[in-house]
Amino acid sequence: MANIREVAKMAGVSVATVSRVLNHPEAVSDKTRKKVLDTIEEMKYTPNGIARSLALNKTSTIALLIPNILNPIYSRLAMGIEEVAHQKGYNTFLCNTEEDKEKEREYIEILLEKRVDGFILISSLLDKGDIDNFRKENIPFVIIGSDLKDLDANIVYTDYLKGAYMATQHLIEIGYKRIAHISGPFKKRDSIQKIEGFKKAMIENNLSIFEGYVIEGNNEIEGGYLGAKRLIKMKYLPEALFVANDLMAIGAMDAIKDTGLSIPKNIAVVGFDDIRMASLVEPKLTTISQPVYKMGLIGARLLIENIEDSKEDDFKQKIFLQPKLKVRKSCGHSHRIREIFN
Amino acid sequence: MANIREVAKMAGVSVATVSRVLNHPEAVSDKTRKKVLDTIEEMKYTPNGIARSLALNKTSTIALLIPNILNPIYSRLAMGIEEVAHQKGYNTFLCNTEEDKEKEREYIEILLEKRVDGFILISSLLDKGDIDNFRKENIPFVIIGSDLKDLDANIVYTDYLKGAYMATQHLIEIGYKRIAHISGPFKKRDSIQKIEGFKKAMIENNLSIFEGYVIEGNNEIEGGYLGAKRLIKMKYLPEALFVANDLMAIGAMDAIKDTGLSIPKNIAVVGFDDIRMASLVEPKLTTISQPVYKMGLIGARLLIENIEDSKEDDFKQKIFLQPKLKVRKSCGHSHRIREIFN
DNA sequence: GTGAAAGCGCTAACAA
DNA sequence: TTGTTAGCGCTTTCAC
Repeated sequence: MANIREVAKMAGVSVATVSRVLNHPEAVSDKTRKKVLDTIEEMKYTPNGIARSLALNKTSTIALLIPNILNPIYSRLAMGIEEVAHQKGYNTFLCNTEEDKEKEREYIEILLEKRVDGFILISSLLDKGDIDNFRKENIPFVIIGSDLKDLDANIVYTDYLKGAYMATQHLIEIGYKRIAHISGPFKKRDSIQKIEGFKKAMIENNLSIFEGYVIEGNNEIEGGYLGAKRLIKMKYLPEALFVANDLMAIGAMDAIKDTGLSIPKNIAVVGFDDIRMASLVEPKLTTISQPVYKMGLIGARLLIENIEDSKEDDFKQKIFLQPKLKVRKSCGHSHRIREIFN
Repeated sequence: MANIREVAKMAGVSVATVSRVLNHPEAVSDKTRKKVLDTIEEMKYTPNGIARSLALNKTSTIALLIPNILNPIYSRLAMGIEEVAHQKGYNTFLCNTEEDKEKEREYIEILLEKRVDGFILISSLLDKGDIDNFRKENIPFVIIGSDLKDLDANIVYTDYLKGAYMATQHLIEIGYKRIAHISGPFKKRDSIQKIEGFKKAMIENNLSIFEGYVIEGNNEIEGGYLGAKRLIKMKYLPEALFVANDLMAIGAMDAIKDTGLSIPKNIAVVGFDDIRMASLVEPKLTTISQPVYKMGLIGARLLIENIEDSKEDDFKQKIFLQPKLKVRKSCGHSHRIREIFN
């Protein structure tokens, strides 16, 4: 593979000139430029980006740390981020952290060595200590989907507490009282916030949460399935389920149907995320929608801005997006309303 | 950020020794090693991987070119690949090509500049010409999911033709005659092969394919929806649909239900891929299953083998995996069988 | 407008 | 076992 020296020699110019043709073409005479461009073409010269990165101290690479690329919400986020990055001239490292704090730390170590220009942490498990740790490296980063209070960093997130509150409140308004919650892993901050939102709504309405009615799941379909199975076996069958994400909600629905129960007649279900599948299962899933794709775009733009004008750094942004309730069939809304008014 | 020279100075050794401690620790005396390790720790030294890559001519980075990360089949593939890569010490660039040949070419250009150690092309649109083009660069690569005949390359793929044939044959055996096909984009090789498999089964059974019964979709849910809507409006309503992937099949099911028709009673549906959702929609989707995750693992291992012992290169492997039929409810199998035997 | 040369931070060959 | 030093391939400053 030819290098810049060989190109220079062949074109009868200096390496500096070849470099200029590539990076500041306006600083080269038309004639020379043409000659160089021709030899580049002829020799099929591909500039070595690694050498370039070393000289410039810039890799044009960002990294994306994501808990589980299989969850549509995360893959959508990844899509938005990669799209912006590509468009702005960056490549994106995909790092699947599997909801594992240790793996997340390990990845960051590696990425620091690879000198990525910045990274995006999605629904990260890291704590303030970790983050202060690599903040010293002075590398730009953006946090998406985990609300780290009192952290001076760029953060894009949804109000999970409020979303959970809205979901629960909606179930209560329809008339359900015995409501259970299938949560994501308790170690995750968004799980905690959803639990809080759930409890807040219950308490405000003077409803009690039954023993064992907050169940930990793994954020995947199977977790929802298992959680629902456990709830169904309990002494008191819940009337309604608020599930922390749609994937688990769909799993829970599967479990309910498997048991021969019907949704929402026997058990109503509300999810969170509004993934595409939510409106394709039967009954269609009522859920809390958050603007995931947009969060990806915003996060990526924020990161790249931070990378490119690190002069006026230190103005961190917290972008806070509001969730929305999407009423569909699985919560039995129309069913109950009818019951009430007839 | 400290560099190796500063560490060496601080530790009172040469840069070579520091480098050795990092790369060949056994070649350094215990005492020196400890001293160096300590100063590294103390100075919070993070070796510069870019400089390392330049010196070694190896980046420990691979790239993954994928048509659409939103399709669960591709994200599962991505997961398998990233997992193997990470485990073997490689990072993975995510490149979403959006089923766009030009974008694919552009990405490859960039990746060549970034000197990735190899790449994996998933369901690529590139033709032999393109591939011969970068084959000259002598960079290892693996093709997954597109059967490029007569191409001397590492390829992992499923027998799409056979899968499609099996799906169609199954519908025919149950008793359907007026069968339509919703295809992926015609520009894709797997689409072509599925169409061929579909036609083969029809012809072998002396069944004719009605005018307009092979419809082009976009491989996404919406494509299936639109395709089914078009078919439903036709003069003759198809009795059964073979849909080129599960995402579109689910979209098609949605369209059928929207129209007030029932599955499989009015129209039976068979998909392809066996994504997790296939068994969660109502009725559960009969489909052709392919070992996607496994393909990812195999592909990644193959690539990394190729990168690491480029000595004994030139023995390209073609790994050919067999699809399986998964009979569920959407094709009306049991329904028809009952009909026949009662 | 162009060229010479220093430097980016590392590895490994060679010498001691 | 350790140090010296020549690259790796590029960009950019400085001089002309």
